[in-house]
Amino acid sequence: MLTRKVLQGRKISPLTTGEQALLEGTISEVRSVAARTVLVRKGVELEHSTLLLKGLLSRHVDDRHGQRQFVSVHLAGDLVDIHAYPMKRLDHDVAALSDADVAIMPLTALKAITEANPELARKLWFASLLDAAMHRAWIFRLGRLDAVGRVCHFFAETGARLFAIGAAPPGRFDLHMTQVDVGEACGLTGVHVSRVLKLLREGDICTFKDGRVEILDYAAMVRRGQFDPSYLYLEIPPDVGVLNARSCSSRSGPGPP
Amino acid sequence: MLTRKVLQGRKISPLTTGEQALLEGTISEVRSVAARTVLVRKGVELEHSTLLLKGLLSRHVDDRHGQRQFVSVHLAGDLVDIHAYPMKRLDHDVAALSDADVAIMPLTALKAITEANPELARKLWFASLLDAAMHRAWIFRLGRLDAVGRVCHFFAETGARLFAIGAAPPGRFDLHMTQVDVGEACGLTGVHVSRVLKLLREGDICTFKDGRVEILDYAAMVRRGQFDPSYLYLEIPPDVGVLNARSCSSRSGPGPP
DNA sequence: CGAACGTTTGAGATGACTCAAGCGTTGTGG
DNA sequence: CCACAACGCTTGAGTCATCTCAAACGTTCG
Repeated sequence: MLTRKVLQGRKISPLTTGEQALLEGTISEVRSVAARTVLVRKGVELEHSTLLLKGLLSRHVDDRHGQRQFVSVHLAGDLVDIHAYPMKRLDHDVAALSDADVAIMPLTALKAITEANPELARKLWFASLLDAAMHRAWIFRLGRLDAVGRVCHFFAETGARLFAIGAAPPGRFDLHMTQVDVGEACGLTGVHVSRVLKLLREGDICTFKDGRVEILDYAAMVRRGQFDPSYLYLEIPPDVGVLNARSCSSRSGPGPP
Repeated sequence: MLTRKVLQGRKISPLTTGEQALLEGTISEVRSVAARTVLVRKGVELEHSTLLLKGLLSRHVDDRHGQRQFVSVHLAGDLVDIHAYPMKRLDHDVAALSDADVAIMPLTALKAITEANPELARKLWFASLLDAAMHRAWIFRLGRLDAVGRVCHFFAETGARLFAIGAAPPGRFDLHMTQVDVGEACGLTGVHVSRVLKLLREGDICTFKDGRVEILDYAAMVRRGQFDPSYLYLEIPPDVGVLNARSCSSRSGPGPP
């Protein structure tokens, strides 16, 4: 069932099997894309939305000098650009971070099933609101956390999401990103990400090697990144208690300190 | 007509008068609130959404030390927390920046009219997606612009939105915020905002005094803030040409430079 | 008149950036 | 099969943007 992971693990509105079938019925094509492929370019008119089946996708905006800022990272089960349906054009690019499988859902088909089924429409709306909630968490991350806090917050969020869809145990997950990618998510240079990771390694908080994150001290990571997962609406948030706790000085201040 | 400004000036989906009437019919109460009042507190279960009729509202998250990060600023005509309808709880606070009038829309009434009217539901969804698009612009602002760029981007965005709802001519608008508030929107300290405003003043780009923004050189402001209004889906974007252009060095780099 | 508030300015500290060099792995073509 | 290019990561040295702390000023308001 290709739509199995849609909204999986979230507190509200799991899709019924009927709704999954409806959504799955809109899929016109399943496509495999190679890492670093651009799937959607900003401003181009779209005729379909995308459901990510496998792999890692990013959404990012480019600044005038070609530097990228990620505005989100998508995992299996994410309706990557469901907002293409009401919006028609995206204000950002979508690209594959790893090799990925995506399902194509024509907007006409989406229109048909949502008009016939207000409850499903409400759930898709909900999914897009989860996206907005994550955006707000990213704003907080960039506006109020220092470099170490940003990386902790990003890893904690991503780990919790992977856990929710059953793609990883708590405290360990694959993230096929380079340090430069992490920098583009956290508003940092690749060089500085390297230094941050060194600090996290030496503080026995977490490691990041070959795209694999190992969280050694989840409590410290949560505190350092001021991570409060309530915005993810998870059914079962990963428990702080499952990993050994250890205190860690907190750090934050006005402005990206 | 209390709902007159909802989605006003946007490229897609103006509300029909019938839809305006439907939406207006959900309003159970109009309330005046004083500046600095908190309207909604994070995590509290809600039974209604809010439509802002007059004034300025902020949504913000607090960090552990009580410092605030704005995640958005709302103007007249904004459905401030329409996502309360599918989401039930907010992940942030809502507060009045100025004296304001708000209309209360019970979720039960919203549920009734959206279930009976898929097209209206789609437009409310669209409104929430505009919010998400602004969130992405804020992520870009915080992640990729320096202090001057952030303030320029924030002023340019807010000016364009006020222009869209007919609340201000291009290049001049009231913004009842203090410098500290601007800092909380832009991830800066109040002290540094003061210095940034001095630079903008001395560069003849814009002034900000007693909550009034005067844009002297819109082209410079747009360039400095790398502001591209397409994400706002405005029917008529404020024209760069209406104000005298002047070149201005651009500034951006990886990380919040 | 004094308190509160928002703003301005200065001086010094510091976090993150830039530039640069070097290292290890991987992949590729001669 | 080796050599070399490409890539990602690490580390160092020096710079710069923004922060913190502090003091002072003007307005507003009680």
